[in-house]
Amino acid sequence: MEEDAKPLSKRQLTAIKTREDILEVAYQEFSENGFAGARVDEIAEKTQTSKRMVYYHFGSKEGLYQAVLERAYERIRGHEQAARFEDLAPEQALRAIISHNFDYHFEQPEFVRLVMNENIMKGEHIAQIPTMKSRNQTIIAALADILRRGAEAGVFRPGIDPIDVHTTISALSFYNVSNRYTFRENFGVDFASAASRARRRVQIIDVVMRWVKREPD
Amino acid sequence: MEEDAKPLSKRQLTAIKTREDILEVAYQEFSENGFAGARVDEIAEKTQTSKRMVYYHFGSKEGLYQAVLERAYERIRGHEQAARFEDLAPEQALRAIISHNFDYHFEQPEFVRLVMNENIMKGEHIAQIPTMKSRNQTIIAALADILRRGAEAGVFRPGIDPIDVHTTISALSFYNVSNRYTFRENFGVDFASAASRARRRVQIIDVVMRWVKREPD
Amino acid sequence: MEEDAKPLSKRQLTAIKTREDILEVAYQEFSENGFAGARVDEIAEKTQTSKRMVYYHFGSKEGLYQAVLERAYERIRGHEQAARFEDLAPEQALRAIISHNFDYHFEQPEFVRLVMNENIMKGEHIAQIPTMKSRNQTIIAALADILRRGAEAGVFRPGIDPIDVHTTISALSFYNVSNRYTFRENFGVDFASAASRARRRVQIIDVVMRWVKREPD
Amino acid sequence: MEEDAKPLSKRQLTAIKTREDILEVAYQEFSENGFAGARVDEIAEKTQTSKRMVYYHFGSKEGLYQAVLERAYERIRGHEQAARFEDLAPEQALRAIISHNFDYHFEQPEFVRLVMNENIMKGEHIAQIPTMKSRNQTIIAALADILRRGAEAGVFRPGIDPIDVHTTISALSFYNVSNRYTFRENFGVDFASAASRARRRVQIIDVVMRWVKREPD
DNA sequence: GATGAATGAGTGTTCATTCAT
DNA sequence: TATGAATGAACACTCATTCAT
Repeated sequence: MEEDAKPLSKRQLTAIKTREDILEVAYQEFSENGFAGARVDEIAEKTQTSKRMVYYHFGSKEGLYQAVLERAYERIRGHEQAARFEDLAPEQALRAIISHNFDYHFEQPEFVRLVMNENIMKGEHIAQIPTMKSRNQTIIAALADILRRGAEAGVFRPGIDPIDVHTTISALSFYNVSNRYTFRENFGVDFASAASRARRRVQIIDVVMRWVKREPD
Repeated sequence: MEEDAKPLSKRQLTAIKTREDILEVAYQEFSENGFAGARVDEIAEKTQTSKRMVYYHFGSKEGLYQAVLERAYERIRGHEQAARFEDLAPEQALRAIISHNFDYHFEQPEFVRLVMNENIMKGEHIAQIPTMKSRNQTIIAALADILRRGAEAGVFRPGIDPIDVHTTISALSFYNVSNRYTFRENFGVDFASAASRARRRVQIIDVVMRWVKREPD
Repeated sequence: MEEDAKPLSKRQLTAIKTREDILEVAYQEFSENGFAGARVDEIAEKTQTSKRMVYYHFGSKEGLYQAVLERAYERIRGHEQAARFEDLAPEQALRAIISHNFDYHFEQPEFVRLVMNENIMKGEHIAQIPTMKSRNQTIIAALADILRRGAEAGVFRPGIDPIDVHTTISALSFYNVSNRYTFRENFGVDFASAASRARRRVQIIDVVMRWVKREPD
Repeated sequence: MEEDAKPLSKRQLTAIKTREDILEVAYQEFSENGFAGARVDEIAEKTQTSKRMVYYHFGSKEGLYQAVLERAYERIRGHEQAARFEDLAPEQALRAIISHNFDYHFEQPEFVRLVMNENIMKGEHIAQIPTMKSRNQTIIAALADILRRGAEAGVFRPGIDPIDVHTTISALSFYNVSNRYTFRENFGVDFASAASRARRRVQIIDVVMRWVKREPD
């Protein structure tokens, strides 16, 4: 709702394009190699612009990484808000959320890798992104609403913490992507295959639903 | 049971100590900073010996990393075999396994970080450790036995895949350690606290048990 | 004859100077110590610039060596083309070529040493310089012309291969520089002395001329 | 003719064998890579014995190199003395010497490479081998005798310096081996081929013979 | 005479970052 | 805004050599 916004000049537009270009490349590189493994030279080279611009726009490797991280979380938030779980019946809504969460992780392995890397770095960068804390309330609020409605309708057990549910869903979805390589080596199972994906999505929904559903009397 | 093994000479013993010293330090460093982030100089400095010895004993940074990785998996295997789940009743046994798995991850965050890092590197090193594939059959076999006994006793649903159970347990336990930092930042919950640990252990057991248990008629 | 070439900026000019500076020093060092014996540190130190610049401009020790080698051959080619043997009578021309070849080797011991070193390395770098093969046709063509004219004039034997002549001239000239040290030690003769130089130049001309000249009937 | 030489003990014999083993390997390695390029580790590894023995027997890399160099020259001397040129007529004798010299270089490229390397090092090691100076008088004396006899018989020009003849022969033979790689790259001619060898041997004999022979009146 | 472990100085190379234009 | 050249500290790794047994 910003009124009176002047139209952007050509220079400003190309500047924005440059920023986006760098961000996109950096996203790939950081996700592929981690923060320590990524190379500023490599990023700049894969860009349409030069190394100097990386520093002009983002100040440092760390600044760039932080911008990439912020962008990654912005995306997942937007994605979640696009779906409208509130309109569904509690059971359906929960299944939809799980399904959506699972698929998002599956389709965004770069995001998963970025989060892994940030945890290896003990979250030192995510802590500096101010918008982070508030934005995740949306999904928790949505889950709380669904759980409440489900409990009231007698289909879910009462007293279940929405954060716990989110943790469980995320853990199961995240692991399916994050630990692909070691799991394949250790157990000969390839999480990335289409068959495994379909099967595991159903299974994870089952795990969560059995956990929250009210026992028949 | 190796008979006639000649006693090791003093020199051999100190050599082994040197190796162990390096391995221990490297374990910490790689787990703390990842492969790319760890510094051979730093590792050597924290050691009783010199950088030259790192290369004498392990050939390269990569060789050292691989030895560390192998050692880490050796440990977890040994740990798992020490517990004797087969002697328990199916339900008890499964609860014990989940509990054990959860605690192991909780108490060995270095191991978790190492595995994360190896996945960021797409498992390129774990693939080169030959003993890896076979060693993980133990836990799967134990789970299979428990599930079979449980199904026969009418307490578990039949037809549950032990690898799926292991995946679910591991995912829930792993995430609790691996994603601590981003989760705390995003949701204000500290997985590392004693209270959270106790609560989540019970919860994870609950999630898994509800999933495998036979529904009452 | 390059028209419209934009004048080089100051920065480009200093960059070229930096490159030249490094090349010159590297030429000395590689010729003095061979490829394996030369030290990048040493080269950088004798330069006006830093070791980092060596890698910026030449990529690697090998890249620098190759650039030096190429430069060395460029020089000898230019030198040969400067002299205009075609305008002389066959005998005079051949004498001039021999004399020139002998003197060039004598005055460019660094070049001789570089070629020796490249042969010790089995020519692995010269093989990668694309311009090499074509550029040496000049001298062979010149010799061919002289031999043909000489044969027609009845002063040279017909059917002499210009490459063989070049080989003979080069062998005699090269050895005079390349084997100085061992020869002095073995036979007490110093090829490098002015007296020896003058005497040997005449002698080599004599050797070659007697070989190609037509026998009197 | 050393009388009263006590028979060698077993230990002495194995010591000699160890020495020989090391020398042989070192000969190959130094000739292949030059002094700076050769690695003591590599030499020791290709040996039946250990690195420690290299230092026990030869004191240092330099000491080993020197021993190798000395051994190489011993061989060529022995080879030359085996042939008995004195019994032949002057022309025949000279042809035989050239032929022999050419073939020796052709068949001992390792020796040629070693000499090249020693010249790159400016003869600093050959200067320290005391037996070097005297041993080469043999070939000069032989040549002097042949030239004298040839001059007396009227087949050779008088006043030719045997050292000059030796220089010419050696230069032509040496170059054929030493500059193989650069020559092939520059002119597309392979000195190492059997055809080239046969042709060039005849040619070199021709070059030298035409130079020393008396002109017909 | 022989062996494997150990050493310190050095050796080629790369890193993120900044400067001059 | 944009660019190529420049920088110094760090980086993984190797060298010839020696020590303890």
